[in-house]
Amino acid sequence: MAQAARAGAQARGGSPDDSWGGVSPDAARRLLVAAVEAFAERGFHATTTRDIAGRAGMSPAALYIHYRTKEELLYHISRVGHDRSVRLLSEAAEAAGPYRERLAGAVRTFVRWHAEHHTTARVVQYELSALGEEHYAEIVGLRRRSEKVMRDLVAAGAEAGEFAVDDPRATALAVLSLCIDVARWYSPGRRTPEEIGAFYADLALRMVGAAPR
Amino acid sequence: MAQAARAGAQARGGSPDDSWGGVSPDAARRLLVAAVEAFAERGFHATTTRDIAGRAGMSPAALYIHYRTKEELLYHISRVGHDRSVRLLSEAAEAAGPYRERLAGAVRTFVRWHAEHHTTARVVQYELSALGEEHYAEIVGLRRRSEKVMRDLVAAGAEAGEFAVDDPRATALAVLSLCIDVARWYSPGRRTPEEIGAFYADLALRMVGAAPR
DNA sequence: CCGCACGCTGAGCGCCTGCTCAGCGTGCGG
DNA sequence: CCGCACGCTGAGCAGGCGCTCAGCGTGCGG
Repeated sequence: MAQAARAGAQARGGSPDDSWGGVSPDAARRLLVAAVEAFAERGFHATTTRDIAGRAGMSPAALYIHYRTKEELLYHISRVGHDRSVRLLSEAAEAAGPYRERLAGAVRTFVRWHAEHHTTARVVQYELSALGEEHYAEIVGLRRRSEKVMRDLVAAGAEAGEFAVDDPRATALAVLSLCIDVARWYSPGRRTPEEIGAFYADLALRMVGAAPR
Repeated sequence: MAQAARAGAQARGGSPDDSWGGVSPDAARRLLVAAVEAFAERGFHATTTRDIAGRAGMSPAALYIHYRTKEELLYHISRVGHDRSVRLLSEAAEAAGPYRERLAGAVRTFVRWHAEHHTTARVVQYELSALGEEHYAEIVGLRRRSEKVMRDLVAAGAEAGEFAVDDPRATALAVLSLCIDVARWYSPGRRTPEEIGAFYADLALRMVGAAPR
């Protein structure tokens, strides 16, 4: 199959993703980082525990000292990733200032995170369905929270007369959808996460009818 | 795992997708439809040949009379799906009339297809990386064609003074990204594909700075 | 200097996967 | 009415999967 060549280039070209610095012990962190890379490249079901352990420089059995199952590894990644992205979105949305600035800030931050941590984000956004029943339900809950944050922001801006939208709920979903899809197509080079974030903030303002003219 | 319950509900609630009517013989078509449903629900790697054959009401061995491998089944789906969506997009983009109407028409048609055939679209858009090397390269080519269609349309509208965009290439990518992501979140109910298409056409016009005020 | 606790490995179990093949049934040309 | 051709099945193979476990090495408290 073709993944090896395609994904290998991307992995070595991409960043090692520094967002797992706090995880200890060292071996557990190395396994987590290896799993993020492997899941992002091949997907959860196409990744073997031998592959994860190999990338972390360990034997397959070592994985089970730190995590009970392969699915638990995915759950950890999803959990931490969602926590982080929801928190970034909420903090930006609840900042002081006019709604158009809050929306621009929220989109810029959210998009920048999806570009900078695109390997993690890809796992978080697209491997969700491989989670077990209970873990899936929990993660969907977090996901709904970020939808609510965006929905409330757009609705508040509309009520305040800053935004001109017919359907705040659908508009909010579309803005979020646009941001999330960054994780699917982004790869380093061409433009920086910061630039894409700024560009998307402008697009979001246009979508809610609040673009500076 | 949780897929069975989640996906089962969706499969039986959703449409059986009529876009494969032309495929014959009958058994080959049933297998194709079964594969689309299974891949959309669980993903390519989590789907077994026994599952596909079972859904089509046949024994596992029957699959290999009509298709050489499981991957070839995915290739057929991707090929036909991409052909169809690229053609829909091109025809709408190359219609007569002002660019703003062409863009609106293209987005409406493209989004409607992604919603109506969301099972097929999900496979087409998100299972791509499971293809073999050569098939992957071919499909990526089709994909680039749809990117070019949208890019040319946005650039032409900008040059004609109908659109106000800073970066036509990035704007076109964002519009396409927004449309494609419909396949990820759409499920029947709430709003019809037609309604979502019309709403997204309006969003696209706003994104290129050509919204009616 | 001993011995225990802990992180880790090599070997491997049981299961399930994609895929194969000899043979069976059915329907159609002669 | 025969016989061949073709679509399909039941049984099953080789290999790879997630996961386990007895035992090895190393470093630290006593």
